[in-house]
Amino acid sequence: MHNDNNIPEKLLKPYSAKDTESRIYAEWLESGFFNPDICVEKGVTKADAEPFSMVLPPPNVTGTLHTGHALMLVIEDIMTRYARMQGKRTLWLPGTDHAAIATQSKVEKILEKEEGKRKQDLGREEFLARVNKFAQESHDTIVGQAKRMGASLDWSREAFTLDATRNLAVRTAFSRMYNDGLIYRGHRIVNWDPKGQTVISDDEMVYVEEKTKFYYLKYGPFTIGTARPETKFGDKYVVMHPDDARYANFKHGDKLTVEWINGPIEAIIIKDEAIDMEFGTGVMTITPWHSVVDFEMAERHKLDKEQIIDKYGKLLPVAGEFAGMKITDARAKIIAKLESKGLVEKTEDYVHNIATAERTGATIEPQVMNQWFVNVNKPIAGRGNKTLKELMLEPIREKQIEILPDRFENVYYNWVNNLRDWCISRQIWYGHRIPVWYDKDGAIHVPKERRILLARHGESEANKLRLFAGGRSQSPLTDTGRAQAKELGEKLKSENITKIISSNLPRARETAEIIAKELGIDPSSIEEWSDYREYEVGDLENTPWPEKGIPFRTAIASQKGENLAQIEQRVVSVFKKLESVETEGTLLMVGHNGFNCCMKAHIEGVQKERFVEFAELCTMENASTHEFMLMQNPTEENLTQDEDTLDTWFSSGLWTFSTLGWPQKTHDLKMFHPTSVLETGHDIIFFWVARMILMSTYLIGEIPFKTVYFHGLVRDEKGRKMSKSLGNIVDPITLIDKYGTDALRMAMIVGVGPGSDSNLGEEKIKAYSKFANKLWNIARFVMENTTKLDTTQAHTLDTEDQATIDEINSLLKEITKEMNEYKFYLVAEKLYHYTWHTFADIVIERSKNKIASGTNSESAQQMLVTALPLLLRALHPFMPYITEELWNTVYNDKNLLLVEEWPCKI
RNA sequence: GCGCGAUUAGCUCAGUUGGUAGAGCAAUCCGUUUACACCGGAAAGGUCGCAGGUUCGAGUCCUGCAUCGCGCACCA
Repeated sequence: MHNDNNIPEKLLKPYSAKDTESRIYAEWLESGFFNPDICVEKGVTKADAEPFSMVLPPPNVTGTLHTGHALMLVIEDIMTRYARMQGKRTLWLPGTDHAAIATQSKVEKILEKEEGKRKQDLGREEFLARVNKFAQESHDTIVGQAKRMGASLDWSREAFTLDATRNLAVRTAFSRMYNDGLIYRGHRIVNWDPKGQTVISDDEMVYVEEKTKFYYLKYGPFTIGTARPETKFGDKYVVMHPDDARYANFKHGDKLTVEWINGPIEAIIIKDEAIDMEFGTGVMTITPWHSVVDFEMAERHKLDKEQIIDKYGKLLPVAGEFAGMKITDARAKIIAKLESKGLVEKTEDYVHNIATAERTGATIEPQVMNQWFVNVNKPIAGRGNKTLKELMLEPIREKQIEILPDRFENVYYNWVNNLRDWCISRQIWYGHRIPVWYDKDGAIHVPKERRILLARHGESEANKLRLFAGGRSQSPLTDTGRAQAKELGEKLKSENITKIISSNLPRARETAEIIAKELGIDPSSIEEWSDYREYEVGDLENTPWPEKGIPFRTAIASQKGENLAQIEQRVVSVFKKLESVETEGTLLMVGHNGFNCCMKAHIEGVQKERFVEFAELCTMENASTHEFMLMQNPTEENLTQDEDTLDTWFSSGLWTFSTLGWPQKTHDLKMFHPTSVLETGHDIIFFWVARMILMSTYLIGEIPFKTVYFHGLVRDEKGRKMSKSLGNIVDPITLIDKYGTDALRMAMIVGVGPGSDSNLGEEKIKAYSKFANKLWNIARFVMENTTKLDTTQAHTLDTEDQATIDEINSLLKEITKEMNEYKFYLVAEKLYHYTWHTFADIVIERSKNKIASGTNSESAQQMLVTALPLLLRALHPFMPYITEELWNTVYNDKNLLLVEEWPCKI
């Protein structure tokens, strides 16, 4: 009996998120509107619209998404949908992070648990295959979860920190930094993780409080204090402050013999201002191999350094009778021996912080090792003699990058100012192998950048007659074509071309020869590559071009020649071959329009499914060129590559531009970099944010993003950190199953400002699932009560209804301003409150009387049909599923709400 | 040790440039059953951590203190 007004059946039932969400997400994907190019192609975004771009902080492929990820996806999706509705050319770019150490140790644990094996039992190759399989599974889970959150990510541009494109970026970055002297290899003190058997960076350590003993030991005429007697075997330098009156008799460089753990030793007096006169006795001996501070002192005074502890935490032969013992076992025995020799003066209880590895929990043992470092203090000629440190500080100080909330600026400055050289080599298998090769003399070889020009042949007979000329056509050049080739040759004289490769088809070959003659290159040196020929068109060969559209599209659609997969395979093999071509200067490749476009698409990272659209946009004229580059690994004989891999943050640091195709000069890079916003957790400000600023300012002279928005930690409903041991971890997908994505999104965003932690309880989510239903019923009420309204004519609003519309418009103005200030938490709350407690409780109630009585009935109805779409549009970024579903139900002839206009322009 | 943040109703938190304290949940009372019981209405509930200061006026600005939390550094 409800349904006498043609109200859709589904609207009569309560809102069911479950039945709606997957269907709506599929519709969004189908539309292609997550991809900004398709938005332009289909005319929902203007080609000259202002770009908005953001990269997704790539989740680690170590498992599944947690509530922190969910919050990140919610905030970023709100930003993205808002930008898209404002008509911006909007790109939100997805990806995942290989998270080298984290992922490898996870797989190691599984291997240990399930098969009782260590990675060495499998070998590098087999082990990496296991890691890749694990990473792939994690990736699939993560992508599935992100989709359920409603994330409007452009999946066609998805990236991985360890894929081929990103590897090119890593090798390019490494080589440029190496050639600028910013990356060096050296024996320096590093943080060694004895359990993980790898070096880690300063930021991958956590300090843990430890209760231990502090020993006062007799060392000749001195008493020295130490908490680590097991490092003291080789200690022959005794250090004091130059101003310490107590030790004024001793001069720097004095030598004296003292009785020590394993007999007498010649000690040397060193005076250094790093000594704290107040601490202990004001005298210490130093162990440069196993202490950062001691190492620095030893460097200042050019002292000897000796290793005492090996990679596994065992004592070396220098320890005499203690050699081979684990340091943890040795300590008590060493003290016992010192006591028996009467060298222990006293022992105190002592509390201090010890450095542990974040991933493995092992106590860090500083070691001097030959590792790779990024020098943060070296002036860079190409960057105005600024150091990397200065490059990192400048954009923040000069407000080119805005940080929200701004209190994190100080945290950032503090960290950069204390920054030491960044150790980037890791002794693990999973990751980007360090792109360095050693010859038998130990000399270092790094990849070289090779510049390549793609050219298209001059006009051919077939071109002139507008006929298909594919991979078998022998169609020769026309006179015009020869003239074009000659002209191109002239133009290329300034390009330092030293080698030419040509397709094996006559029109390309002839073009190449004409160019060679112009450039003074021996035509017989031209290499012919048959797999660089034009794509095959089957029996379309020599038939006329289609009336409309491009020949490539028709050829692929005809399925008579090569398919996209075959073409892509050929593109990949050409690139593979290019990697071993040797020449000093620029390499010229003379080929064909269609295949060159596919080469360009490959360079730009376009998926083969979109090669055709890409080719349409990027058609090459006869005798035109396109530049790109590739990195060539060294080809000398008998080279061995460095065994180590790079710190995962090295590749993450390139993320804003490696995802856009850098080092190629891609269309995406020009359009979308610097990115508009970086939204991430404040816990990775140093790991990631700082390193992106470093890499971007150094490598491309551009900031990576204009605004940084930090979100806080998601805690449980009682404000406790979620942890396995507390058993209070909630899975966002479980919550979605129960309450719907929109409810979860609202619960996560309302009241959660930048930088502050938030509590997520089920009650809150439940409340917003009720709100979803309320919105559902509002739409139903509006539909049911306005079906008789003649929408072909405008109805005048009475004062009251006009006031309602004015009120909504002023609310929209207010929230638009707040959206632009990133105050999403306020906007969500205001929309919620207005919709429920003003619009539903007051406005709709009032309209009931008017509609029932017939007095000003049309005004009330007009007001309702005006107000509803305004609210749906404004709520869309926050509750995308239900608003889209209602939009489609009520306005089924229109665009998806996804690409509708934001209801307020200011 | 240095720095940062928090402290507002029973709970969780808003409070934008200083102008009579606000929401959700919980608890209380009443109502309604054709937009919605995943509902409506009403009332209740706070010396805004403490102490000073600036101001006509301070939750908001300044100083100090307390408690909780976080980050950085670390001395053998």
